[in-house]
Amino acid sequence: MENQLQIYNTLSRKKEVFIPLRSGKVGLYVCGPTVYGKAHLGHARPAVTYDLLFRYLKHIGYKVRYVRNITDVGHLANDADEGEDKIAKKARLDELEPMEVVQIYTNDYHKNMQQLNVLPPSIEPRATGHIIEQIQTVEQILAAGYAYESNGSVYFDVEKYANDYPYGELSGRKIEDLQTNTRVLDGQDEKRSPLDFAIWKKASPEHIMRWPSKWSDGFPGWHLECTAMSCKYLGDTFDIHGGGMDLTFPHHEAEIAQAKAAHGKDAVRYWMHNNMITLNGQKMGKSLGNAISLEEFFTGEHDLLEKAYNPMTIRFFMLMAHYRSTLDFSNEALQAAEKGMERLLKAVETLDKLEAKAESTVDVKSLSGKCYEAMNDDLNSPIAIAHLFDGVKMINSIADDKASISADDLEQLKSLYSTFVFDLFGLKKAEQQGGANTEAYEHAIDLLLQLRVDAKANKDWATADKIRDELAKLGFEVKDTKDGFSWELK
RNA sequence: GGUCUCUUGGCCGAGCGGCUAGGCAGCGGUCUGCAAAACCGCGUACGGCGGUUCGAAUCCGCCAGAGACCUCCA
Repeated sequence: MENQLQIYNTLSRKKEVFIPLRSGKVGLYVCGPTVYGKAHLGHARPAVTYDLLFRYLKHIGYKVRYVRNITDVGHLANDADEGEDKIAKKARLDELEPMEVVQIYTNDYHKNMQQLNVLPPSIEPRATGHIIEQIQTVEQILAAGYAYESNGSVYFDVEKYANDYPYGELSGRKIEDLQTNTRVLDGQDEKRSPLDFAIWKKASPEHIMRWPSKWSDGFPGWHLECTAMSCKYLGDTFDIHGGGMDLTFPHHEAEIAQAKAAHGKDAVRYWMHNNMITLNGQKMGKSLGNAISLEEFFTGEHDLLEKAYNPMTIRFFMLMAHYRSTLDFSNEALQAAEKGMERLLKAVETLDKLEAKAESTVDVKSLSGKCYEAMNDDLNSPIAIAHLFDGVKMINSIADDKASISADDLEQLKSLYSTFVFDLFGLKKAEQQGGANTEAYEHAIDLLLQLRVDAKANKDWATADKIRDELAKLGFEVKDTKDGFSWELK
């Protein structure tokens, strides 16, 4: 019980102490991407958020099964009944086989996630790979009496469900309000109520993604996959379900209803929702046309970007804000994050070179405690980072002989930074090229700078400055240190 | 229209009734042949108006502005 993690549960709207269903084990499900386009900055938010959660849960000793799905069918492009499947639509536009579209963007997503150093989940199920499970779930819901068949499609009976169970708990919605506010869409005559949603949809003749079922040749409803797959891999009741805030209604509300209708009990114990990324104060979203793809961030090829940003900068940028706050994108903010991260990573390097003394004038234990306290408080990474920056001062002061550290404390400090910076926050140092060529050129630069040291010893400032300035022109940053020099290629 | 959330110093962002995070940028200093880096110090912000309280950025009310969801969305 050393680390008592508290998680904000959307269901109760407050922070709750996290106690898993089965001691020592955690079942975590997160809504993954719909693979019909390039991943954008918004996709990185939940990925990084729940990656942090995944890493932290493992760090504090849990065995975690992390399931994050790939949605490759079931989301309609437009209005519920008249629209067509997103994937199918994209396939027609590009004249590709639907699964080809899915594969392209799945590969893309994986690549981006790897660049962001997001760990792969334990299981990454695809909706199309679980049609049978989804059909079974439809059958269960029908058998329980919370769905009805209409013209080859099966609809969830929201009103009947709402009579027996609370509906709208998660999103704070009242069914009466929904009834008066629901927009009337075309072709809803198949439904008994506009609130009802399809759990199996009959495919129109031109619809290319279709599977046989007893009701019709069709495809599963938009919300069903998560219910079917989370329960398949994590059980009828599991610990944590995460996703973007925009999924709270109707997606997660529908999930709750489906699972309860099918199994008679609540599936999820803790609901977590990450907030949105905004651009000029407005949500960044594909449908809003203001999304910047991750690839564009990494290459800098977008009108709004002043430069290319390292994936680690994006990651750090996100960690510097709490996951439940909106995070506003700007070049200025991103560059501030970039510099801050560099300073942090540099301090970690400095830390490796520190020498222990007999006595400590710094309080490592307290620093460590504060970092864990922040993480336990609903994954407050910005607070933890703030404390790590306090530690940066500590490290630099020790390096400057303005403070000292004992061997024990030094070990602890190293372990703290290695744990937080690399294991939990998942940051990586800038890639070193390595190899024989690199080594040779590094020695050449060292040689030049050694000549500069000699020049300095002879007070030959002209030569010394020339070496430094010329190297600077080539992109090298040279710094003098107490006993020599250091350099890096910017 | 309904439901909900937010408004913090030049920028980004913590904060959840007293002890006034942190990063970036800026200013002054130390160090340095000069730089760079680092270190030290500085700037006292909480949309407006009221109220509760000994005390409010933090609680309540009103007003203003922004946003989210209600339709696919991370």
